Amino acid sequence: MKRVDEVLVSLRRIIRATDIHSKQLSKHSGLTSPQLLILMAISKLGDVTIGTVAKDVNLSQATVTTILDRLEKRNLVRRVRSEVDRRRVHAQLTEEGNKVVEDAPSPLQESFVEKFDQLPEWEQTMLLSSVQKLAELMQASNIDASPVLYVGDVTHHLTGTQGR
Amino acid sequence: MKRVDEVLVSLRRIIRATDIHSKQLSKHSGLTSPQLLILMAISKLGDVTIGTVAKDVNLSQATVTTILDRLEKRNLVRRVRSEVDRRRVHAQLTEEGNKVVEDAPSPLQESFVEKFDQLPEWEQTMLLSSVQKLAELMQASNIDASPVLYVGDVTHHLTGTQGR
DNA sequence: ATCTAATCTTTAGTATGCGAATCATTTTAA
DNA sequence: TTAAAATGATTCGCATACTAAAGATTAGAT
Repeated sequence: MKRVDEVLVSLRRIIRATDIHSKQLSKHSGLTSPQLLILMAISKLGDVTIGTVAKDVNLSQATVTTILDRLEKRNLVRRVRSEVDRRRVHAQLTEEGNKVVEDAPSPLQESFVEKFDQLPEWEQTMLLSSVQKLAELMQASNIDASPVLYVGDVTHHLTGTQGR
Repeated sequence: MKRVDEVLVSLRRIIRATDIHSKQLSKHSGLTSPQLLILMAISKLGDVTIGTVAKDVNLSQATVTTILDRLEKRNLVRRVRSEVDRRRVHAQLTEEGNKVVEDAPSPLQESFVEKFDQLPEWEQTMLLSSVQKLAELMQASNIDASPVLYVGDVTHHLTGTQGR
């Protein structure tokens, strides 16, 4: 098995692990990772617009909107339309939202954090720079792959349900 | 910002990048990454049951079922109920499915692969071992975190819509 | 002043992905 | 032999997540 394939296998494992953790978190605390992440971002940034939150948590605006819908329904977050620029919508934590954020655990594996913190410093540094490098490579790949149509005729075999 | 948090930020970037790539792939080839992954698994394993496929691609059976629904609708895959044990369902590639698999690009970023391959060997090795280490840490965290209820009272603040 | 382009958010549509519940079937045990 | 347990797949309900397009509003240019 090639090295690059092994990297991808590990990445898939990591992605799955975070997903499974999110489900566990939700069972215990009632909130999933992205929900918590967004709450924490709002708490950190104060009275922010939805777009800013999206950038901060690295999710698309549309995704943040739907997650905010759920958080608003639970009274953890309030939406306030800006007076200055009425296109903007600000998100604020409610009283309850504040409490939840204070009591909440890390949105990502707490025991992972512990384990990581126990590693020697050189290893932490190495892991961090590795994962940063990978993220960078992938992001760059996405960007310069987008205009290239590297598959020609696969679509021919399909029924065409894909078209919008 | 703590190192561990930066790791998690990078992981989120990676997760997003793979997702975006999957969408791009689907636009060009009509198939998303998981769909391609499952097709390739079936091609590799031959006449397999759904459960075996699920294990091989590291996804839940339920997920594989829904993806197979889509693949079957497009005539890339056939389902055949086993004669020996009628609980089992075998998945087979159709003629078209075979063609698609042959023509298909890597289900994961092709240009990422290129970029990765161009790195010096020591760096490839380092990246691989880093990501493996992280995957291991996360998986271990999931396992030994599951019985621990590390959040006590967050649920109190919620409306209780969560219960099934 | 008004038309146009840009900006911000939401909506619509599609695809993952999971656990839990359900259904059909097979195996095991009484 | 037949009732109970286990197994394999599907269905259901929910939550992400994306892009594209629509809606609303503002800013800029003529």
